[in-house]
Amino acid sequence: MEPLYRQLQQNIKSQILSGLYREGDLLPSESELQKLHGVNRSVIRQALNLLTNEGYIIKKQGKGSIVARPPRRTLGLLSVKGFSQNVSEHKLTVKTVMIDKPSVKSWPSVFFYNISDMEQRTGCIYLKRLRCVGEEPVMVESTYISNVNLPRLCSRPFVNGSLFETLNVNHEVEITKVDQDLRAVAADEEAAGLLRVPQGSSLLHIYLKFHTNRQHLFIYSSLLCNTADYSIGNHL
Amino acid sequence: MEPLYRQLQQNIKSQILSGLYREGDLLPSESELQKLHGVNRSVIRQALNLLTNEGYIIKKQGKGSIVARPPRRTLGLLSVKGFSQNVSEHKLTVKTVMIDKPSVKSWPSVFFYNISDMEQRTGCIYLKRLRCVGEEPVMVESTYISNVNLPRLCSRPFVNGSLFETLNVNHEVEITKVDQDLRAVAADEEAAGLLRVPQGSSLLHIYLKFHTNRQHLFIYSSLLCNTADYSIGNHL
DNA sequence: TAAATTAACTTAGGCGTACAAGTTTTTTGT
DNA sequence: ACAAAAAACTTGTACGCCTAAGTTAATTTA
Repeated sequence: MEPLYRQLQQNIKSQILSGLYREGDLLPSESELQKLHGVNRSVIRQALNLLTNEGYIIKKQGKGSIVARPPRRTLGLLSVKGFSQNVSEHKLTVKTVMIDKPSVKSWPSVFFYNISDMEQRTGCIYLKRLRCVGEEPVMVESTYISNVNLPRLCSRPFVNGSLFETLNVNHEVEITKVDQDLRAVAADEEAAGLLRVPQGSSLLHIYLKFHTNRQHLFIYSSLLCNTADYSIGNHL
Repeated sequence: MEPLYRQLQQNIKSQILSGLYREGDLLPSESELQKLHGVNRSVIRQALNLLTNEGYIIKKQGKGSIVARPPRRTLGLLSVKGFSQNVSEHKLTVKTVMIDKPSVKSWPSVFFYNISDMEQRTGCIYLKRLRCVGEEPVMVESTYISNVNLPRLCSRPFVNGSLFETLNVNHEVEITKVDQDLRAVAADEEAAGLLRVPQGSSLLHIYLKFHTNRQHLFIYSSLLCNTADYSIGNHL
């Protein structure tokens, strides 16, 4: 049995989503809700706090609880295309060096995205690549793929050298959405060696989570980019 | 004077950030904290709830409050929405300091995107802002807007403090597409001063070009981001 | 000595009261 | 009719108490 405050939260949320309360409307006051539902005001306040956290209402001291427009999703940054396709479109001579070939591994104990229980159980396929433009290394890419029904992904070479093309052609996997997370970091010893930059250089660090048409299949990538000569973008 | 529960929240957060409590440690129990601070347990619980929401602790019924590694908060992407709206959706306490108010200027002689002849002739509206989460500066944003039929943009305050909302509401300008360009750079003296980081720190540098429903109206932004505490992403 | 049980600890949920602080409505005075 | 003051409303903060539910430690029993 759900706690009262959660039942109340769902109840009010349903009323908002059904249009009973519209954006700009005031909800009944806390004391009105208390009388209405026959519960203590602390239960009311806890429910309203959750609705505030979710963005459904805005509480204003002295005024009331105002119905807000629920938060919307934002557009993605980098395109869903992988490195190979992006860079080839830019007419650059690109080379990929496989540092760690695809192999089945367990997930790292500390991972940059949350992993579901299902994914924990299946383990992942891991590979690590160094991307170069000409002879200049520009990116280290570590990729983890939920190991869900992907036979021979480890043993066969990639179609046109592209992981995404291989997933698409051989496994009917399609990317539906990508989560992105960007930061700037200082190059540690390993990254500095791979990218041939001084330790401590500024690198662009991108975490990606690709959602696919398969419910439990996600692709995670961590990209460390030397952007001195080649930045990362979505345009030509 | 800050409420007691917020003082307590900051107090415990400082203890975590300073290393007094490390990841995996148990905080003192709620009743211990109550005795320690001489306040009511509901104040304790409210403070701990905030720390839970921020990701600093994990509360476990019957066990205690476990110190977690604070997740890197994302500031919302580089969506077509601007910083104000993105961050407000994520319920972070955001503050914008106008370093250079909007004013008509000529384009810089060296610009990070190609400028059309038409734009060259009209000049641009330039403004520069420092974005803070709480009191922590996280981003310096320089914005250049093609000066095409935007009366009073320089003289009136922004609607809800948001440039994009102002353009939309007052000038019927809509964003149709965004070009993005990312790189990691070392903080120069000016950026280091504004963002309160050591010179040479790694900063995320993002160039944006927003296309609009007006043929000759583009909005260009250069963002310098300190991503130590708040990365840039498109998810919460 | 090990397992089971009990006690003591923890957080979770719910109840209640009181006053502070902000906003709106009503009343009063001119 | 309008402005000022007071009243009544709202949410915010803090206090207090109780039982439920989960975890750990201590005690008892076999």
